[in-house]
Amino acid sequence: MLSSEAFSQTVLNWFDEHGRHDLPWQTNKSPYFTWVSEIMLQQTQVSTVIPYFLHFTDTFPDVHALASAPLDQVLHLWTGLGYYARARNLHKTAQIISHELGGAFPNTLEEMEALPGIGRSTAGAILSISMGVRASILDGNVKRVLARFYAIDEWPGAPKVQAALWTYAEHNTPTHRVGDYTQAMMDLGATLCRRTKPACLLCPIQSHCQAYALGLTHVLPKARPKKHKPLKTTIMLIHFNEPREVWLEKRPAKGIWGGLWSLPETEELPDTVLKCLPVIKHSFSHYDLEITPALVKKPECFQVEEAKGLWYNLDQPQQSLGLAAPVKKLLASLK
DNA sequence: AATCCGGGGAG
DNA sequence: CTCCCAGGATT
Repeated sequence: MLSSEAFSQTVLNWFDEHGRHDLPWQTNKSPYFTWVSEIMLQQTQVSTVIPYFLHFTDTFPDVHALASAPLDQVLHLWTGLGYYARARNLHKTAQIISHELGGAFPNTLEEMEALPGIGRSTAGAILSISMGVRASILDGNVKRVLARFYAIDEWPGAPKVQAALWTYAEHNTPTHRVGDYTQAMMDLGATLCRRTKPACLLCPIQSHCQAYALGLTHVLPKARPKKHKPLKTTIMLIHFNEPREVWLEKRPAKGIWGGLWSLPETEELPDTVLKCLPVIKHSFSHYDLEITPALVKKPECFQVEEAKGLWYNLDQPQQSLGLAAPVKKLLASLK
């Protein structure tokens, strides 16, 4: 069994030689840049995040710029990234930091975790990477590395297992170079200890890896127990005005596509439908959605109230709006 | 078609 | 506590 010191030192040595050192958020490891990148990386792969991160930090170079921006603009820059609650919480937290904390991020785990959208792992990442505070992370990469290293034979998402993994994660976290160690563990999981086809022959801790010793690397970590996925249907109404603009409405702040702009929806086809466009299939982790886009002549099936919506110019959208992914695709296809 | 992912919020 | 929610990418 590797001591915690040997574990972290081995991983750090590997990181110096083979880790990623040129990611856009590594050029300026400020709490702000680190925070924005960690939130974006929560559900999303590095390669997807990079262009969003560059555009986002270019538009909002610091926490004050983000705090004073309209939420619609923040959601606009998030369009396509998914999990829009992340963008809403990012905006909320920016306002707390800008208005209540004098522009400075907190430097303890407790205070950091109290901010909207920042949980234990993200707090640990920001503290260790941008401030050198000894704190641990347990993201998907680290969970996979530890589940294999200790040959944990249960789904890592189960609360009991998760608690054990946190104990291992904290045990191995070093007292020096903690930011590099955080990055190193993420890199190890992302580049070598991949979900499929792990590159065990290149792994610095292979000789102490339980899963490798037992020939279980392809089985661990155990998959989440699967659930039945229902199919839901909806009809999205497309209504043009005279200059050929489309009527959009803002969705409620909570729930699916919260705060984003979308087409009015209905359960049944109204009489005023001119024609239906091909069905759009959209898949979520917990249900499948079939959208029937319907062109309507007159908006008898919904209210055109200026306060609730807006007319969207397909050729030159004048506003910065967040759009639900299938709506964005649909609008583009209407041009 | 199946799998993955951090955190918030409701029960 | 435990469950449920949420979107796109990858395989």
